[in-house]
Amino acid sequence: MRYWLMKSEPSEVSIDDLAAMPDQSVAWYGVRNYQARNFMRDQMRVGDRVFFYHSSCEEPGIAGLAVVASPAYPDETQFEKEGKYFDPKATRENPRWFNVDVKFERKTPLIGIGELRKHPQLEKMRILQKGNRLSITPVDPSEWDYITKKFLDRAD
DNA sequence: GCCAACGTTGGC
DNA sequence: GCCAACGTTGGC
Repeated sequence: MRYWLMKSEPSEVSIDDLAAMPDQSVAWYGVRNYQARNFMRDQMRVGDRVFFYHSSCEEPGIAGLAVVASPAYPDETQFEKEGKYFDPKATRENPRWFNVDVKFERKTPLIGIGELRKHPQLEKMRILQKGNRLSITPVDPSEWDYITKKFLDRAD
């Protein structure tokens, strides 16, 4: 099992939005970066654990826990001609973009990026590196353990 | 709103 | 295949 951090803009889909979804689950549509796509398509497995991260907002940080709930399948939004995620080069026969489903587990107290930065144990996290823009990043098991124990007051 | 970092595009 | 130009991301 692997651990991941997935960024979402709360104005698009917040942790509360996820919790309110039917089945508390949502397709992680709209990823248009090859590295992030490859993580979903090639490495994610059902049951992998996810930090749900709020980005581009007033309080960026980890807002909840989630779980990978499906294998990767073609991202429907690449075929929606009027949508902002439309990709004219993608076809049903040869889709370019993939997504998994992500399912809500629990909210967490918001763990802000500033708080994460205070901990030398976490300094290697991709999310904290200068210039990092990747919306999906692997999380080291030791980092997952540290964060869940330190901030969530129990092993998760 | 600023701007550094980074990915993509396209002319050559 | 190089690389300048451009667009986007995302914290501040």
